[in-house]
Amino acid sequence: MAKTGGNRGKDDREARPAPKSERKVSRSAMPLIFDDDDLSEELGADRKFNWSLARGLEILRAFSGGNASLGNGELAEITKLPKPTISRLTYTLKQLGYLQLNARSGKFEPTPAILALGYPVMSTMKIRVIARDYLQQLANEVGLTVAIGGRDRLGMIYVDASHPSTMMTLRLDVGSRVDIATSAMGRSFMHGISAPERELLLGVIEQRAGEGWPKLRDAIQRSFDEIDRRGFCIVDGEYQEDIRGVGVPLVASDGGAVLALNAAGPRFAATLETLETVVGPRLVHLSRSVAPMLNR
Amino acid sequence: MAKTGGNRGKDDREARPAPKSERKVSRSAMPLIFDDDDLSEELGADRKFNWSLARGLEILRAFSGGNASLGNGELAEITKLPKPTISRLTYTLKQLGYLQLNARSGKFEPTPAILALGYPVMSTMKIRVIARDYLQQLANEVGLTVAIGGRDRLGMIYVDASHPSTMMTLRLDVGSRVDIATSAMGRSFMHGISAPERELLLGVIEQRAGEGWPKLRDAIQRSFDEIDRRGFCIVDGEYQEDIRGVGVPLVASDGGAVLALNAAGPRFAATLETLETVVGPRLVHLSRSVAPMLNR
DNA sequence: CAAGCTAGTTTCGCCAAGTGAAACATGCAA
DNA sequence: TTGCATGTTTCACTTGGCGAAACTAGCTTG
Repeated sequence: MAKTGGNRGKDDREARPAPKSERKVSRSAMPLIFDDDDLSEELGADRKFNWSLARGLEILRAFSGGNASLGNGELAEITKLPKPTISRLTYTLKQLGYLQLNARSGKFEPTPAILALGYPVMSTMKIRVIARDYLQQLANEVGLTVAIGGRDRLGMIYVDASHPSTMMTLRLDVGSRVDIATSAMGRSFMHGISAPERELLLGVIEQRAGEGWPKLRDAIQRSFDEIDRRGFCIVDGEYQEDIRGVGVPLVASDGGAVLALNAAGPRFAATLETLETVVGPRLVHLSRSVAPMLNR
Repeated sequence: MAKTGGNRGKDDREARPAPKSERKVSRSAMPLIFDDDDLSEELGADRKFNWSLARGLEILRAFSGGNASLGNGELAEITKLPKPTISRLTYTLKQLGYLQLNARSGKFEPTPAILALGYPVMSTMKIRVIARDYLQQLANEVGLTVAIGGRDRLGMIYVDASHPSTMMTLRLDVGSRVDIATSAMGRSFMHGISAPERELLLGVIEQRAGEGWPKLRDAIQRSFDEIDRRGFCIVDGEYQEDIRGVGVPLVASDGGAVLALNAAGPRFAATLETLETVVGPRLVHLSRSVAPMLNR
């Protein structure tokens, strides 16, 4: 969140930012993609866009940064919003039951009520019911976490995940987020969407990557090629040192939703060869068999 | 959502509601409890409360009503907000990626992005890591869904759930919501909280119950008694015809969070006797062994 | 094909809701 | 006491959000 509200201080009345003349054309076709901490810019002054709502949700998102609890100050820091604003929004969220104030620490924590918001997503995804058993079975057989994910900004969110009974650590569960550019799941997703959408996304990723873009671009391209060739891609240690995984696009045959499957785990859990000869093909098969059932 | 915005139409300038003189004292101690479709009243005109945010979130909640997708009109109906307002808020949520417009039906659907909001809740609940295996084991042994839940308004939200390998139907998963007053889990939760909080809650439940209150009150009281006597309560067919379950309070020993455990399923899945002699005691034991680990 | 109907969006005038700088509390530590 | 860090309240300001009404776009119907 950049967007400094509306410069409503009384003193800086003439220090107001130049009439912001021509605004960038906003691409309205697709849900916004923005790098994680600047909403703004794209929506300059959109008469229809409700900033209060956006800011409030941004506060909830702030807790995804790894901090279990955050005070108003920290939230102000993270979201770049002025303290009074934060204060009022957290108050609102508390009243609504989405945050609770930890008396001990004086900080806010997200509550289970938030999970209720996600329930409709979970429950209406037929894919979860359809594929659940396959996922679990595959997870057990190959000893990796097998998951289905959909896009959220520049990340992939697990909408379902099955862990092998052996794996105790690294449990990325429903709601987990992995980077779209450096994970097998993310790249598989990008392979599955339409070319224009893909270009848009890659554009934003390029911006974010800066320096590292040429290298990243090539790696992504290689993954795309792999998928073209054999249906799946393998990413080893790019998303995270010591993690490797296989990804496969999951595209509804009617062109509706695009999702992605993956199987991933710590390096010791699977050799690259296993991924190539066993896990990859099995995932491709799984994707093929559930895709037709995705149509709403 | 009642609260008609601010009567800002130009025509009814004198039809404005009397200066709303004395407002009910707002009990700020506890997150709001309100019956599902009237936020307002409690917060009359609270300078700190941000209505835009509340309304936007109410829109997301609307999808919990069982409809996988909703148009602006339906949303207006459900939330009792004027159409233009809905239009703008859905637009905002779409831009933020929380809703997507289904081109075919012209209606909105919640997206996986919403799940990302809930992730911090899931990931920071140590209880989930601690208890997961016990839950799964118990679920398998007794052939029922075993879950942990926390309160959301007048419902209990599953923050973790394990299904027996045999059960294919009735999968209430993470994020599921069951009524606080008529479920074993809900009553166990109420038993676990402090007396003043409980009274507050019961007050709201009473209002909602209307006619049926005396009967409901007695049933709740019986459940409380059961818990006093043997640590768990059994509810058979009150929450839903053909569903029976056992509940147990789960209270952090440092008096922090209050949660509840349950084991439930269709009637044919368990006799009342099994619930009493096997499932109940096991749940109580589970609760006792994990409670000390709840402290943050 | 006009007329009606339904669903959603845009316009427009209005003003109170929301805002942020600054001042004020509060709590803790030196 | 003073200083620092955190969070809240005040206050003046105005723009962001509001809703009635008009409008547009798609359907269906007589």
